[in-house]
Amino acid sequence: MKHLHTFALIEAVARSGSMRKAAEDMNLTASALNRRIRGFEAEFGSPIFERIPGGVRLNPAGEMLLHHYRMSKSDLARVQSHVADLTGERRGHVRIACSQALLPYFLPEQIARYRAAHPGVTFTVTVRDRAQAEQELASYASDLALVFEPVYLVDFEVLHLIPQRVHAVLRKDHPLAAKPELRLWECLDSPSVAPNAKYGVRHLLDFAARKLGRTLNPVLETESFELIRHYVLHEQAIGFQIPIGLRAPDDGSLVFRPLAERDVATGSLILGQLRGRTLPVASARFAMQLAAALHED
Amino acid sequence: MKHLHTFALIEAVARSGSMRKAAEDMNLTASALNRRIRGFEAEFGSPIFERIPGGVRLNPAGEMLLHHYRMSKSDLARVQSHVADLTGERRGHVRIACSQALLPYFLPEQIARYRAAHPGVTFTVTVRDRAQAEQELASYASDLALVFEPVYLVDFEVLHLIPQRVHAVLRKDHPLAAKPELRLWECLDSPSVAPNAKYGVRHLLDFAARKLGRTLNPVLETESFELIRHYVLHEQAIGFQIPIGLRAPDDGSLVFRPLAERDVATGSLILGQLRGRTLPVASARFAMQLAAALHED
DNA sequence: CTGCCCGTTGCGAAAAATGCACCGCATCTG
DNA sequence: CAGATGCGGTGCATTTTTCGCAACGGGCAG
Repeated sequence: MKHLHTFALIEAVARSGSMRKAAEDMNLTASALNRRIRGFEAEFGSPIFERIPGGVRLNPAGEMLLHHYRMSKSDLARVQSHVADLTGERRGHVRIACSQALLPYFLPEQIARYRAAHPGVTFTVTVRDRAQAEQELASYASDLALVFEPVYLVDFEVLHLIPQRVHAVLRKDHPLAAKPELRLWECLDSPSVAPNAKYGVRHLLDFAARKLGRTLNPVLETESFELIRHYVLHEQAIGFQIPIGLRAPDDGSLVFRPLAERDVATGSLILGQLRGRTLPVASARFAMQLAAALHED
Repeated sequence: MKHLHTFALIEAVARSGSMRKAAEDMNLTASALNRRIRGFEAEFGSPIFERIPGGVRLNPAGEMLLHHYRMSKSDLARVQSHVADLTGERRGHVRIACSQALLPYFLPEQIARYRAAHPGVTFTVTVRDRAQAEQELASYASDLALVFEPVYLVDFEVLHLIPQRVHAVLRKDHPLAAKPELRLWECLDSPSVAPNAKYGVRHLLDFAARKLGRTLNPVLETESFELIRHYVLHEQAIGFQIPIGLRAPDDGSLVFRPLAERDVATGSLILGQLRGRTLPVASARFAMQLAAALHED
């Protein structure tokens, strides 16, 4: 939308902290950009950037204005999506922030399914830890978030919730693989491979271990869930993940065992949006599909 | 704000139902306006006007778009007002829709008081009956509504409420003027002067009369509360109003007597806004002042 | 100091918006 | 029935706005 272009420029300047850099990003000369900003400030009645040596920075007025812009833009997108919906074919774009656990199986299947029914809809998937995911929503950068054990629930509206128990990921010849359910203390005695503290699985494990007066000392700590799954094939160690991101390989080389519920609390995988926001049609429908799919699992 | 000018044009076209008329209103030629509309429709991806013989009319897409514009514009005004507030002196504009009863004494006093403290704030007062007042809020044409006995309470958020009993307005030599409180049946036997059915006072009276199996048959039915007050000076009749719009004249020519509570239900004078909306600073502060003043009465 | 990068400004060129005249069409009118 | 009227829409010259280029002054690091 052309009439919001000045705001888009403002956002670019705010992001890069420099008019010249922003001008380059937006395919403009610095002089033109500068004049647009100054012109807007004059019209708006107050500066929105504070000029600091080495660049510019948003002042409080600018922060509020930028928030207005994001809200306004997102609402316009909603209207457009709604209109496209009632003119017949469904088009639109769905932006979703999610945990890594959804990447290998769940999300690709769901997106493919939705696109099979509505080829006009496109997707953006951003991988974020649970704290970042909520900020994505708050800044209108994503429509939906699908995260395990969100942190701050302010401004976060739960659309659907399913419980997920923490599972151990083991090589099939691991001594503990024989048991149908593992106790936490058993795991603490073996070498472990765990995600870092930003992730919900780790948070639940740390919390549970502290209750036992023990700590989790992983031999490998990483941000990559994929690395965890592959590493346990090479060393006799225990990985930890949630079942939605796990599927037994054909060769049976890996097995998954739940941790006893009385040791480690069951976590929640939560589908949510920004509180009070009305989503574009495509996003709302996709959220409904996700909720239904989660319900089946 | 310049970037919303196209929307303002769209609104003008929607209002007048004709591009040529709207062009005149907005100081443009019809051709320029036409191109802006068509250009916007192309960019938006869908027509927003339906072309009918003799002019144009908004289609559903246009309705939604216009609603977005009004919301967006009002939110920008809120941001601007907020910024002006934090830069020091308070400026802004308060738009209020109210019942006639507030016009003679209450509102002018309150506005003057507020302006004495904040000379930078200006006001628009629109007189609306109780149904129209809520539509004013819904279309973002007013920030606040102060009405007696609102009709539909959806999307209407009550900020403050005070009870108001219906009062009879009598000339001092009226036979009923001697009594401290009047019964409804006494009034029905005298000639009466009443507002029409759009007003809350009349609604309460009609409802009460029906309970008695009687009807109110006013000799003069009008939209003007002022006319009612002045007419009873000329004919020995009973007028009906609420006390906030009444003040005994110095010469004692008029007296006001409440109707018995067991005959006519006590109505509510309600200060409200559009549900969920965050008002500009000036409007929010003025609403607080109004609420406090109502509380004292 | 020198070089560098920053925001900012003057000025001519390019682009966008506007005004004017006019078209085709439907409706109203005598 | 024909002419007049008022509507949305379009081609073209003109005006207004915006942009790109070059240059200026000011902080800052080496």
